[in-house]
Amino acid sequence: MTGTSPRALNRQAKERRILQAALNVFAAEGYSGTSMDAIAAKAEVSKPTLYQYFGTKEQLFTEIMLSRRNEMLDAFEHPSSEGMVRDLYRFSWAYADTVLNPDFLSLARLIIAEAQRFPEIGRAYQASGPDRVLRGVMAYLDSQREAGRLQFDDEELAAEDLWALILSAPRNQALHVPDALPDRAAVKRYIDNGLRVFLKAYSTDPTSDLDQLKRLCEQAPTPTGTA
Amino acid sequence: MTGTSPRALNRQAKERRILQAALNVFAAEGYSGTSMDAIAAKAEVSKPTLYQYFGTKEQLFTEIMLSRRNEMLDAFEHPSSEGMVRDLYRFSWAYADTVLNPDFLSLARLIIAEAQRFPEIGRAYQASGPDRVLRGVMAYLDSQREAGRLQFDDEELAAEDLWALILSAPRNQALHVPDALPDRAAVKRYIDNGLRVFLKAYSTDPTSDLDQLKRLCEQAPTPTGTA
Amino acid sequence: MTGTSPRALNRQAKERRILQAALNVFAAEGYSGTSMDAIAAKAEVSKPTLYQYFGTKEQLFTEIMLSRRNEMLDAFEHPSSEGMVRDLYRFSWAYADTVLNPDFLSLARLIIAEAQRFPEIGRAYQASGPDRVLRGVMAYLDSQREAGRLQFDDEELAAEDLWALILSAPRNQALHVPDALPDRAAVKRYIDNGLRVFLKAYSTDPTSDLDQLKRLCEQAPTPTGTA
Amino acid sequence: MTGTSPRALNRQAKERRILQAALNVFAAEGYSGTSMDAIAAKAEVSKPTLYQYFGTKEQLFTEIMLSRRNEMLDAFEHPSSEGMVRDLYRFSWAYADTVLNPDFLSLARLIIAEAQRFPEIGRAYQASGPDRVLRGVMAYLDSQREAGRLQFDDEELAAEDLWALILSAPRNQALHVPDALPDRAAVKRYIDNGLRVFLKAYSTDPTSDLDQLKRLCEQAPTPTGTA
DNA sequence: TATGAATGAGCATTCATTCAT
DNA sequence: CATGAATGAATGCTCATTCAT
Repeated sequence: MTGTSPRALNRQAKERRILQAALNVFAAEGYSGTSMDAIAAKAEVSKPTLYQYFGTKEQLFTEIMLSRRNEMLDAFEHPSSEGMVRDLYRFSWAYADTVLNPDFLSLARLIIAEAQRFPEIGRAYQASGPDRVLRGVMAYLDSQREAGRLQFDDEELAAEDLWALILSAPRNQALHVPDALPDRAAVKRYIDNGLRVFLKAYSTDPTSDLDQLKRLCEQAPTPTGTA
Repeated sequence: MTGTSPRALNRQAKERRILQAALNVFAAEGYSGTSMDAIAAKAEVSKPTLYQYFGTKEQLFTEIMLSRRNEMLDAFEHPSSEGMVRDLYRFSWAYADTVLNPDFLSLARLIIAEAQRFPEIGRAYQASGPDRVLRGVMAYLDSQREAGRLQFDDEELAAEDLWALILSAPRNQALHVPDALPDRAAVKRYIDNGLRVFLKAYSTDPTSDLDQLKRLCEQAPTPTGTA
Repeated sequence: MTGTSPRALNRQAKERRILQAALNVFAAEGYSGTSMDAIAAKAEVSKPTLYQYFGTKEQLFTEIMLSRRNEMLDAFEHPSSEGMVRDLYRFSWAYADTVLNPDFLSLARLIIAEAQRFPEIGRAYQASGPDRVLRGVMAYLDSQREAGRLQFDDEELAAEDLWALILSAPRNQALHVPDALPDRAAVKRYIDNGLRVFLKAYSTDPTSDLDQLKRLCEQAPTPTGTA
Repeated sequence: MTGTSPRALNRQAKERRILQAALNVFAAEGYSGTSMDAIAAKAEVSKPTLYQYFGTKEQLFTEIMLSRRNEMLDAFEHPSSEGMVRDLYRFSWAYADTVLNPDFLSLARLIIAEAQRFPEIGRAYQASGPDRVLRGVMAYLDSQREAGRLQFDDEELAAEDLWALILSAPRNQALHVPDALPDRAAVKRYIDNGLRVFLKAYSTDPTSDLDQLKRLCEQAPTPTGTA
C-alpha cells in the first residue's frame, strides 16, 4: 500500500495468478504434458505475457518449484515444549497434515517425476524440505537426550526413524494412489503406532512414556481435525 | 520350433524389443515427454508396427507398466528360515537391492509421476508390488509371533514398520536426487539401524536378538555385495 | 521407368514441386519473409512432409540455392567458333538472356540479400556461377590471342571487361528496379556498344573487326529473339 | 539554442539514434529478419517511441532508405579539373572508395534484397544514386568531348562503360561474398586496367593519355590510401 | 511526452496417428 | 505382415502493434 504503484500491484497479482495456474497445471499434467497455452488460459493471461514474466517454460517451472519449496514446510519447525510425548504427538500431526495434504503430494509427485530432467530441483527440494525439517527434529531429539529422556547414538537415524515410522506407509501409498488419501482414522493409526514403536526403541523410560501416549491417543482422536 | 512358428518367435522377439525400448524411453522422459518416434527408433521398428502391436501410446504404456510390475518383485518372496535375525537380515538386503536398483527407481518415479493420469497403474503397482510383498512379510512375521519370537497386535503395521525403518530414508532421497544413489555402506547403516530398532520394539527377547544382530553386522559388511 | 517404383517417382515429383515452390516464395519474400506454411501451401504438401524431405528451413534454403546454381549457367559454356566477332556476338546474347532472365535475377537478388546470413551460398554462387563462366570466357579469349586476333596481358581482366561492358549496366538496373526489365532493344544497345568498345581496346585489327560487328548489328537486331 | 528548443534537440537526437540503429539492424538482418524490438533495444528507446516517431516498420524502413540515399553519394559530384587523365584517376578512386565501403555495400544489398517488396525504394535509389552520379559523369565526359579530348556518340553509354570497367567486377564479387572485400591493391588493378581500356576506346589521343596514365599508376599506388 | 505492459496472430517444428503399398 | 510416406493438430516461442499511465 505504501509505495507500490497500482501497476506494480497488478504485476504482482498477475505474477501470483500465473504461478498458481502453472503450479496447478504442472502438478496435474507433468512438465512435458503441460502446455504454455494451458497455463495462459488458466491464468487468464496472454501467452506473450507469460513469456515476458518468466522467459521460458523451463524457467517458469524451476521458478515455481524453487519458490514453493519453503512455503509449505514452515509450519512445524519449532516444537514448543509441553512434555516430550505431547510434543511428539503434536509434531506428528502437524507433519502428517503437511505431508499428506493433496497439493503437497502433487508437488512431491511432480518433483519426483522430473527429478531426472531437473536434478537441481530435486536437490533443492531435498535440501530445503526433508533435510531442513530433519535438522529441526534432530535438534529437538538431541535436547531430549540431553535431558535424559531419550537414548541413541546417531541423532540423524533417530530423526529419520521417527519420520519413517509415522509417515512412510501412508505417504508411499498416497503417492501411488492419488485418489485414495488416508482418512484421519488411518493417519491416527499410523501415528499412534509409529510413536509407540519409536518410544519403545528410544525412550529411557518406555513404560511411563507409552502410558502417557496411550492416554493421549484415547482422549484426542484427531487433534487438528480438519477432515 | 516346439509349437511356436518362426513368425511367432519373431513376433514375440519384436514385442519384447518394443517393450524394452518403450520402458527405457518412458522411464527416462516420462509419459508425455516420450514420442512414439523415439520408441520406434530405439526398438528399431517402424511406427506402424508399434501401432499394430500396441494400438495406442496409452495402451503401450499401461501394457508395459502392468507387465513389469511382477518381474522385479519376485526375488524375496519366500524368506527361508535360518533363524529369525538371520532371515530378517538377508531379507532386508534383498529388499534394498531391489528397491534401490536404478531401473526400479526409474520405474517407481514413472509410476508416481503418472499416478494421476493413469490411476489404474498406480493402483496395480501398489497392489502387486508393495502390498504383495507386505503380505509375504506379514506372513513371516506372523509365523515368528506364533513361534513366540515377536510380539505385536497389528501384523500389517509391524510389516510396514520393518519396511519403513529399513528403506524409507534412502528410497525417498534416491527418488528426489537420482544421481546420488546411496552406496552400500550407507545402505548398511540404514539396515543395521532399522533392524535394531525393529527388534528393540518387537522382539520378545531383545537382548539376545540384538546381540545376534550385532555379530551379523560386524561379520558381513555387505552380504550380497555387488557394488 | 526402369527400376524406380511409383513411390519413388512420386517422391521425386513431390521433391521437385517443393523445391520449385520454395524457390518461388524465397525469391519473392526473402529468407526471413518466407514461412514454411507458405511453401507447403504453394507446393500443395503438408508441412510435416516438407520437414521430412528437407529437415529445416535453413537446409531447404541452402539445398535450393546450391542445387539451382548450375542449372541456369550451362547454356553458354562452349563458344563454338564461326569467326571471333560472330562468336562474341552470339555469346553476348546467350549471356544476356541468362543473366537478365527474371527468375535468374530473382535468384541473384536472393543470394545477394542473404549473403551475410549464408556466406557459403554467396561463395558457392560466385565460384560456380560467375567464376566458372569467367573461366570459359578466359579460355576462349586466350585462344583468340594465340591466333593473333586479340592482344592483352591479363586474360582475367579481359574477360571481366567483356562481361562488364555488356551486362553491368542493365543488370545493375534490373537488380534495383525489378519491374523495369530492359527490353531487347535496350539490351541490343548495350551489347552492340559493349562489343565495340571491347574490340577497340583489345582487337589486333580493330578496323576490320568493328566493320564486321557493324554489319552483324545491322542485320540481326535481336538474334535469339524470344521477347 | 538558435531556434531549436532543447526538446526539439532531444527529439532530433533520438530520431537520429533510431535511424542509425534501424539502419544497422536492417542492413545486418534484412527487412523481415529485423524486429522492432531489436531496433528499440539498439537505439535504447522504448518501442512506443519508435512507433510514435515512425508509425510503422514499413514506414521506418522506407524513411531510412530514402533519407540515406543522398548522403553517401555527394563526395564525387564535381570532378575539378587538373587534366583529364588525372581527373579520371581521382574520380575513379573516389567512386571506388564509396561503392566498396562495407556500409554502402550493406545498404546496396538491402536495397537489392527488398527491391521486390519496396519497388519505390529501388527506384529512388537508382534515380538518386547511380543515375545522378551518371549524369555528373556524363556532363564531365561531354565537356572533354567538346574540348576534343574524347570521342563518342552516346554519352550515357560512355559514362556507364567507365563505371563498368572500373567497378563492376569488384562490386559484384563484394555483393556475393561479403567477408572478402577487395584490398586496395586489387582495386588498383581494376582501376588501372579500366581506365586503360576506357582511354584506348574513347580518347582522341590514346598514345599520350595512356602514357600519362601509366605514369600516374606507377607513382601513386593507392592515392586516397586509408586501408 | 515517453513507457511498461499487454496481446492476436504467426513462426518453425514435432506429435500421435493412419494410409497406400 | 511390415513399412515409407503423409497429415491435422499441437507446441514453445516471437512479432508488430497498441493501450493505460
